[in-house]
Amino acid sequence: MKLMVLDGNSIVNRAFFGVRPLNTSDGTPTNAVFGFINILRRLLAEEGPDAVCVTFDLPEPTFRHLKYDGYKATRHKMPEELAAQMPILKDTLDAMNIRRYELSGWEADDLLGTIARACAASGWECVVCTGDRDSLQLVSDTTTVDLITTRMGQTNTKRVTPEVFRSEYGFDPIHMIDLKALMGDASDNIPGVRGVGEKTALGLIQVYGDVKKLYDALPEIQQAPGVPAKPGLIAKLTEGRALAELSYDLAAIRCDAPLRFDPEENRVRDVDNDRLYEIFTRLEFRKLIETYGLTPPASAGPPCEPVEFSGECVTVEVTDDESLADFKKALSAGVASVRFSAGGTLCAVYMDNGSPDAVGFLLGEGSPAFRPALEALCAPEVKKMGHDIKDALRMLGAMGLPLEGWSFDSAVAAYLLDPTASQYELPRLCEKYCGFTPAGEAGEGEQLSLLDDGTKLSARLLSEAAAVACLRERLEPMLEEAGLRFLMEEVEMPLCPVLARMELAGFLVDRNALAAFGQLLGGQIEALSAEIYDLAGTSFNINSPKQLGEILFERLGLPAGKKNHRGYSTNVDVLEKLRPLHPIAGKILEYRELAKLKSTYADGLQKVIGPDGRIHTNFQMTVTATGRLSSTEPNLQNIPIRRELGGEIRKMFVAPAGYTLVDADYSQIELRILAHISGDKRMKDAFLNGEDIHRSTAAQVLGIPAEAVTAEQRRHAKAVNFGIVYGISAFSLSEDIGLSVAEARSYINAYMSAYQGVADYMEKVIAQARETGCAVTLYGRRRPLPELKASNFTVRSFGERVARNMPIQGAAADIMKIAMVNVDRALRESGLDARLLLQVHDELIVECNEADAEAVRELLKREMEGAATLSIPLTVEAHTGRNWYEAK
DNA sequence: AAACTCACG
DNA sequence: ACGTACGTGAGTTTC
Repeated sequence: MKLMVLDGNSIVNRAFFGVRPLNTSDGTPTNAVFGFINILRRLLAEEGPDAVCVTFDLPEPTFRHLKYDGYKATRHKMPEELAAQMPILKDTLDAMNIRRYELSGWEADDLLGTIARACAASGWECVVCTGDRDSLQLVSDTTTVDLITTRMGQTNTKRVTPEVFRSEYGFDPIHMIDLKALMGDASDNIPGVRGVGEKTALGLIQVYGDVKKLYDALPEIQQAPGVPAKPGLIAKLTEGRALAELSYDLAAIRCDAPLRFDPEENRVRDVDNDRLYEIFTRLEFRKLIETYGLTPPASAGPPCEPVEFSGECVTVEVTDDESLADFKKALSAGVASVRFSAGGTLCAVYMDNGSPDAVGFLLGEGSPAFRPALEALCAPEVKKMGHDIKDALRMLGAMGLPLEGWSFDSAVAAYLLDPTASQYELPRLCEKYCGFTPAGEAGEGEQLSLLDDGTKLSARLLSEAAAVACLRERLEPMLEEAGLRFLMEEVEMPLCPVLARMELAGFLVDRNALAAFGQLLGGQIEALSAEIYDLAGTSFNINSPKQLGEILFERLGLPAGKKNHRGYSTNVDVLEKLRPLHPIAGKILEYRELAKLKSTYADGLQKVIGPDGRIHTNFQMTVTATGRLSSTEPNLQNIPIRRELGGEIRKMFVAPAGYTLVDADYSQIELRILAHISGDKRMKDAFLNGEDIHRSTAAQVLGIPAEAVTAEQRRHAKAVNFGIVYGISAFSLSEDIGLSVAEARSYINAYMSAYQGVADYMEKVIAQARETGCAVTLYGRRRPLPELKASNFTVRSFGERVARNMPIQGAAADIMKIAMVNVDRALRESGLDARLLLQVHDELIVECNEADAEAVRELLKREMEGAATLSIPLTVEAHTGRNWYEAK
């Protein structure tokens, strides 16, 4: 039988500092509770115990260790946001039927020890889960410790058994106490012996076994200085004897707390559905409700009142001339909320503006009135709204219907209000902003395609359409309030049809060339594999970092660089360093390059070529935190270019016969934006004079003439310019350009004094974000930054880097979106045989008739450069070519 | 499902 | 002293 006991305070601390800030809509912090539950779930899954419980410290002052009153005096107070979550966590554990143990005057540690001993006495195995290494002293034949570590939000556990402990420390777990007695522990105010740190203490315990034996042996050591005998050590030990003995008592976990403990009383039980459902609902842990399969309490009604729109509004099925006429009449009277079923075979239109009674219309593909009804709906003068309308527009566009007249999208609106939310599903938004759940959410196995099985489906679509109208009423004032009206009305909404057309157009690819390239790569990969096996002396899976690590660092004995928590890192940086040491490194790098090209691009792209021979990507408008687009299925925003072989892939993105591609990209748009918003005179001058910005930076920072800048100096300056935009640190810069951290630091300092305006701006922008809680672009796009208020250094630093970067990356995204809307409009008005195909953040690709190439090139340059008027010019380079590689 | 690696701006 | 650059998506292996 196995009992698992959690060190509640230690784990909740890990959870609090390890999980990014989370809040319910009313502002209650919840990250610690969320993190705790996830760690608990993981531990339960990993250990599969028969019983489980949790210990806590009580907030009252502790009475033990009065003999040393400095004890815990300096331990930091619990942050307020964490303290607020403690009662919630305890309620949650109660609702999960997990017992809590807390005892006035006793530390959680001591309770753990007491429980572990009680288990041993009852013949139970005990697993202690904690983030605190102190508890390792409890490890024994019957007790193991699962040590929890959190790194950058990732939680990991390490199982410590007596064997593991001995191999790591070189002595038995119980001597952890002796170790701490010598080295002390600042966080627990255990003094230890002055002048003895971790290294010395480890050595002493390994040699002498424990504190007592060490002091017994001290006279002899004095005679014949033994193993770890640094000058002065003996004196330090002699002086520190009293403190060492006191520290020993402080470090020892007590196992005799007055606690009646019977493992049987802690058997794992089912959770209390009703209580846990109520708590998780309050905390807005929807995912967890699902994970635990919780259902609303049977007695009470559901928390939000569902609205049965099929019952509350008149529903008209548009099936004949008469109902069609009613539909058309209604369309002219107000704004239509439109919702399509997944296949586009059923469309619900809800109208409530301007008429006393709401009306719902249902258009089904089966009816002859379907097409005329859609045509009426799509007339540009009919005002429409929806949710995620770009996808609907793509469908309508495919049917040859016009895409104008859409003035609101609830997903886009919610994204503008908070681009860091994880999802924008309509029912969730409706709950969040309108306080009710639309009726009839799709259940398991629900048929979504046909009108006749459809009362449920149509009722759902209609209530969702109504939800959109409701959301519009709530969200538009919020957009106005937040200064997002311009972006909503002039940028995002007009962009929807542009993206729909781009997705619909697709990019022509040379399927045969792609297949041939894949074959070629396949042959080379096989040859390389053979060479690698030969060099390794065995065959193995080269794609497995685990196996590869074993080969490189154990079998071949190469020096392991960085580690990741699963073992050795085998990424490019590591392999590059091994290159001069062993020929296998270069071969593996080459293998990786080819394998990536083949699987992701050569093979991957072939799979998504449409029947028309073209690849239709999906642009996501509500994904990135900065306002950029993203591209999926496939991602056409990461097609190779940086390496020679990768460029081959771009040659297979082509124009059809008689057509050509025009590729236009902004040069240095992010640095230009930085120059503009910081107002830095020198940086602006560089752009106004049309200088090479990286060369100019090197000259400014090094104080030399631009002509004297060497290639390497320019390369360094370029890395620094990138770093500035990302929120630089000396460490990362040194990694990037292979300088020492000190050199990198002085480079950054020199940069900041050369560009004083940039330095000032960076400070100001963080202060402002801290005050308002958001980073903001020139156009008002915002990103909430609760991280800036975090007490955790890493989290807060991250927030500061984002505060520097988001206004730059976000403004570039804003400008590009404006340009796209303008380019699309200009192309259509010009009557040229040309269409936008792709956007890659600072680059647009247009396919056009060969005859129009020059006109399109000029149009792109004009519209993109004119998309924003900054205090310095935006410049665009545009080229033409038969394929993407040539045109770039 | 999460981790690792690597493609792009 | 902390841990180390911003933003993405996809394929493969491992748990």
